[in-house]
Amino acid sequence: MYTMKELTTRQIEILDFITNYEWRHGFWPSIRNIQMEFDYKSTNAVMGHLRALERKGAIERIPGQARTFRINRPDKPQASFESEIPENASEVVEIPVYGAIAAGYPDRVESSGAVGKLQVDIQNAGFTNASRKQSFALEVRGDSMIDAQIYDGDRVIIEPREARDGDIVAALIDGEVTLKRLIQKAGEPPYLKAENKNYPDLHPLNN
Amino acid sequence: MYTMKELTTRQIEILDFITNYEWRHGFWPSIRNIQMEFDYKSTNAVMGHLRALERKGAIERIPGQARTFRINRPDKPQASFESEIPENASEVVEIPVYGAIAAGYPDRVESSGAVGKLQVDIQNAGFTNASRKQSFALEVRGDSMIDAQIYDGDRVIIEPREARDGDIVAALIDGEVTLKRLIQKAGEPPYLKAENKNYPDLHPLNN
DNA sequence: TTGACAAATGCACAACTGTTCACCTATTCA
DNA sequence: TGAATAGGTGAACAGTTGTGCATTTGTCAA
Repeated sequence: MYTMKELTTRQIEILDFITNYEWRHGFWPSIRNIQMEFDYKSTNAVMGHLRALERKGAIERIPGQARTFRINRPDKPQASFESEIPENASEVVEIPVYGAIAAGYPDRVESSGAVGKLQVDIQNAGFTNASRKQSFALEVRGDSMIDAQIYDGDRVIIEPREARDGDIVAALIDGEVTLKRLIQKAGEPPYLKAENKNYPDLHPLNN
Repeated sequence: MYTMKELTTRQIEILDFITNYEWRHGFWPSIRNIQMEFDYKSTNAVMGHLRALERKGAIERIPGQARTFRINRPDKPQASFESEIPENASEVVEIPVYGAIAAGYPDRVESSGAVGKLQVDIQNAGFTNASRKQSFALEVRGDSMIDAQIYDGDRVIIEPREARDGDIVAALIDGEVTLKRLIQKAGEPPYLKAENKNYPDLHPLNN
């Protein structure tokens, strides 16, 4: 339900089509793709709506680059999970509630004419927001992070970006993905610290 | 683990970058994006690899259109679930095993230099294949399809496309998504049939 | 009325981007 | 030895695509 109340009806239609197109095709539409869908005689009709959507924060784009959209959904972000996030987990946060990503469920269905012909938009389903373009869920195995209140079986959100000192990072060690805290002091080689007194720290031997 | 054995090392690297780029940015890379990543002096180096990947079925593209990729992963498709698919469900199939879509898990981690800086590729996770560009999971509520061996709580795969006579379709009725069988005989108005003797058929009043 | 804004037309331009042609170097294999 | 294939360079071309400018229409509120 796109009740983003700042948007006009036409802007919602455009936004719907974009997300729907991306889901159906696997890539974003060009402006002329949108133009054809709405039978516009000018690409500028689309441009106006895209500018409005961008101004209102509904979408983001890379200027000059083709088919590069980004959809901002203020609907159901991690707001409802905030209370569960431990303070000391910066890069990786605990999300016990996130079992909602289990099965995709549509929350918007767009009838397109005849009975039985429906296109269901998955964009708003919880796991889609979580998996794409930002972070993804990962189930924790082992107890090496128990001192950071992250326990076996917990699901964490991994956010891919440059890690800084003190961050909890997903590290690839001996072919397995494990969670460690990154210690990176200036002038010293970085190493990985296990948040469990029974586990040793990991210092890299080679680079 | 891209053990697609027909592919060369370089082709796997290209394929990895493409999927990784799409995941990080939300849209596909242009050929020159790929060129820059591998420090090619010519876009043709990329073209050759893309042609090879396309010839080997690893990717699909729309000729002439920008940033329009499609990745084919022969890794873990619905092969392992085949035995569970009932014969008489055409558009919608039962997938009790598909709880695997519950949490995303990475099966490929690409180290990019420094310790602690990792980019994890989610593309191969089960639910990604299921959710994007083809079908998505939906949990069944109600018992209106029990005569088609689809029960409450089952998860089904919805495949968006034109529905034909006899297909089981996801229908939007009174704001709710329900599963019905579409009956569409030539010369007669189509209607929806519930696969449960206790439920009435639905005939559309208006168009 | 006037101003602001959504919506749309029409046209042209320039950048982005896929693609092609010619040519080169290795390696593998019969 | 010769052919096939993977991998790459260099330059140029053409279609795709985003974008800007000028103009029009309609609605709504001050």
